[in-house]
Amino acid sequence: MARRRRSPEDARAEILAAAERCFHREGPSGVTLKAVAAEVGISHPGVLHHFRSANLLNQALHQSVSQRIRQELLEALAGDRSAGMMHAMAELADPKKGRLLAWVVAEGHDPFPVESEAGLAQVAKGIAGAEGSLEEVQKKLLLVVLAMVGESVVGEGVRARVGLADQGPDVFRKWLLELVSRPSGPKSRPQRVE
Amino acid sequence: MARRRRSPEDARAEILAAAERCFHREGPSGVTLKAVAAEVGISHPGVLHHFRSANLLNQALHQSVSQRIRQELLEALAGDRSAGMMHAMAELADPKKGRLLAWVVAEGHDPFPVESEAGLAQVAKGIAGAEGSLEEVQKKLLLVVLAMVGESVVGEGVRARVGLADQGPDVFRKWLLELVSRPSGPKSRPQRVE
DNA sequence: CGGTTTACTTACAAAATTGTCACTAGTAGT
DNA sequence: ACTACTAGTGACAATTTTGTAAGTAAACCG
Repeated sequence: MARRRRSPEDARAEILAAAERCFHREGPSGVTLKAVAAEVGISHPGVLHHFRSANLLNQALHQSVSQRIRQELLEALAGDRSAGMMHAMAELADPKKGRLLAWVVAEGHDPFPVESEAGLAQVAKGIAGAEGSLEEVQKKLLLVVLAMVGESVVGEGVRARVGLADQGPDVFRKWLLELVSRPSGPKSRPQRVE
Repeated sequence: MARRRRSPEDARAEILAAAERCFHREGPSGVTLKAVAAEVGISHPGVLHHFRSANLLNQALHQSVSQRIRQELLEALAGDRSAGMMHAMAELADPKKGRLLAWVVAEGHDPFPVESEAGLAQVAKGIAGAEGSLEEVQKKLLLVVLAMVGESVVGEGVRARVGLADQGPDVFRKWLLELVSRPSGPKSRPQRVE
């Protein structure tokens, strides 16, 4: 009664979006066929019609989420590296994203699979063209990305526990940015660590 | 028939360990009363006898896992800061730990809750006593921890995607260690970023 | 308009998960 | 050895989740 008929693509997109809302509201166990269907406004076999099983829906969702996060990462990194970077980092360190990422990983899926875009490597090459050696830039890029992923997942807690609860996340990010944007340096003084 | 009787403490510990094994084998959805009970070698009401509900078992497990990870983090950080640090970082960046951490976070629990030990702050103070300013040390500590958490969660993928697939994780870690163990520096040259 | 396609529905069924209850059997203490 | 206590069992019940089958209706096309 009074049903709306979507194109398969629209339907899939709407369902995935609904599933994500379910996750944000109720956590992993809140993403059930019934709940997702209700969120879309259809019946649960309707969902099964577009994703053949609950499992495949999950996989599709994880893929979709991973892909979007990777894309946002790239867009953020592509922007101006001094002014826009702070904003980019802030976006990357978003706890909401962190929880989604955590879910994907917990579920055993890889958010950065081998088939994914070569964008990150491109960004590194782009930066390396202007400044320091490629490897140095790659490491710095890796560091920033890992730090922001870490922040998105356990950021607030660790910052507070380390004794930096009073200052917001921006202070740390600015410091990090300054740290990695200093000319390399280590190459001049080999200094063994191990 | 032929049942073993454990002390409540032992039983709880065994059950938690079994639940963790279930998680590593089958992921989040593999941690059910039935599966965990089978792993321990008891019946599922036996599990319910020690943890009043499936939900409380989960909470206890998340707490236990979080606490253990925090403790390992502290022990690793407490060790010698030049020789032991590499090993410490390697242990922290363990993907197995990352997946557990991811699970805790995905489930909506905080691995670094306010009630947790003040150990990290202590470590920072300890290091600061020997070297640079406290805030500088706190930031460096935060950076290393976040980076290692990031590595444990998405490390391999991102490293490969950034173009550093050929070199193992140790190279990056050594580089990072060298980076943060350099005398502060930024304080001398203010250099604004924003 | 009439017909084909297929998004979507209702009704039903199988299976898994959680939880309860009465009972059994280790083990410690006297 | 007897008793008290409680870890652990088996049998059941309630609910949830996933999945299927047959039918309904929305849209595109002649």
